[in-house]
Amino acid sequence: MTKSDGPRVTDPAHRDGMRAFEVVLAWVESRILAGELCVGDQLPPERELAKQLEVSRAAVREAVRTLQAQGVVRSAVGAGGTGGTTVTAVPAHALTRLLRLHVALANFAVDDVIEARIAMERLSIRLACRNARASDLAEMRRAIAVMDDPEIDKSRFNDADTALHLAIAEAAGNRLAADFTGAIRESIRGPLLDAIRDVAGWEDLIETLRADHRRLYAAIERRDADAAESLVEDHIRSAWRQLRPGVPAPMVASEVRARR
Amino acid sequence: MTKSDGPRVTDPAHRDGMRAFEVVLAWVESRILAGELCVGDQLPPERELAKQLEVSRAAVREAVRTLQAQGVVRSAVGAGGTGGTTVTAVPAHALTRLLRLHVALANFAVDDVIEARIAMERLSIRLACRNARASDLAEMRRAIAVMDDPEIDKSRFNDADTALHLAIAEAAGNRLAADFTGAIRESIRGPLLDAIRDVAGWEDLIETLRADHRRLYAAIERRDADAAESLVEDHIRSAWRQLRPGVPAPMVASEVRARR
DNA sequence: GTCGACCAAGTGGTCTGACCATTCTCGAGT
DNA sequence: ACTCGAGAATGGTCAGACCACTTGGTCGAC
Repeated sequence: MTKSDGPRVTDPAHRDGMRAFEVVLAWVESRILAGELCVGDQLPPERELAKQLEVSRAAVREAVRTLQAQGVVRSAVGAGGTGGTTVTAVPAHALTRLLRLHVALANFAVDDVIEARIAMERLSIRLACRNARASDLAEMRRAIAVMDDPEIDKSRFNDADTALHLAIAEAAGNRLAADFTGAIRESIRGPLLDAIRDVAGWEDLIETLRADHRRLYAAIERRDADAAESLVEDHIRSAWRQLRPGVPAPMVASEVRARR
Repeated sequence: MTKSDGPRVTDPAHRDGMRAFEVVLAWVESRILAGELCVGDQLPPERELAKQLEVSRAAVREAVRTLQAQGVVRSAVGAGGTGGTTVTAVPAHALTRLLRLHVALANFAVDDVIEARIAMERLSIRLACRNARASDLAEMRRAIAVMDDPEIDKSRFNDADTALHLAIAEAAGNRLAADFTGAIRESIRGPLLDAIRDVAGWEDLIETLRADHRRLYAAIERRDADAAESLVEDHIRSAWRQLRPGVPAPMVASEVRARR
């Protein structure tokens, strides 16, 4: 073992136990928290950032991947303004992937996710009653019309159902609520489709859902937030109960707060 | 949005326009979604996975970083059972980082976050009324006792406040609601501390908060879900209104903002 | 002068091969 | 039977090279 006499001092100074990619991560995040990096700004080129922070380019890339997974940056090849790594703000995709994986890992129980979904959609629909504009209402009608197709298959019905609930969330004007609603919906898409495929009495269920949606839309159109809030909770809860007959939806099933 | 986001025509054909690290990502995620990879399982060693998927080890590492950012895996050096990359399920940290960064980027307006927080904590406290055990109640009392210290400073008071709300969320028994509540709370920690520092009439405010917390705890202890739900909404809303006197904090304040 | 083809530069994307640091395993020596 | 050290396995890091893509300019043909 000829311990070749390389200088190789390894300069452990600034990295207080931090891994190399964490140094880069800290650099970027501190600038974002401080407001020095805003949406639309560009990060330095990877080679330059590596030199500046005294880490390898691979470490920079690992940090960029982390930020990308959080929906904070976007990378594009090429020279000029379009190329490079830019700060963005697209948390919806990141949230969706995160929730979906953790639902699949059974870390989040589907019933718990449903409860959170109800809480979030009650907020969304209340806000939608206040804020929905004509174009938002049109979007909801479009989704409802798709579901009214008598020939529609289960998968397309579910997609249109998602589109309706998403349109409501968008109409609310609360980005966090909307993104979270979308992420929740996508995260349980697999289990939901499984349940729909196996459910007995699909024809009855689909008619119930159509009626629910019509009532939901009517409440929003007449800006009746209390009714809409109550309707959306009952809608989600009863649909899920029918889809999972073995699991009698927990929590406040007893209370029938029929406020109108 | 071009449809060919990652061209790669010249390589060994298997990757259908996918970047190398995406191949690894897809390999892992599909196995998780299929239930073949569960919490506690180990990924193959990086070198082996790279050979198996015909990508470089660097590509494998970038994918692992992505999964790590989502709280899906954990890496440890060393040989034997403890070393290697294991599937975990720690979404709280990932959720927190994600929310905090996007709040800092002004992608999620603080007022919107507060609304989502109210919706989530109403759910949590309702569940806590049903599920809280003696140890959970003790944890809440502990946080309240810390806040009762007449000498307490603002920062420590805020931390204890967070601990109380977190204890409630934990007592609910809904992991998603608890993790999301914690992430929300952490994401607005900075703005909150700023507001607390600048607020006029801190002595009055802190007494109001203490009284709120006592009422909150009493409602949980007597399992009065309806009262608790109402109290927690009023508590959060009134506190935030006092901290941001300029913003009347109605249901929604999410207006389109043109940044730069 | 105008337009198109081409080339140079700069960017992220990928690969190779090496070495380092940490941790476990197991066998030699006591 | 016990202890300790060498080796192996693993993630962490690095340097350097090349590829693919995009932009922006230059230069020639018309």
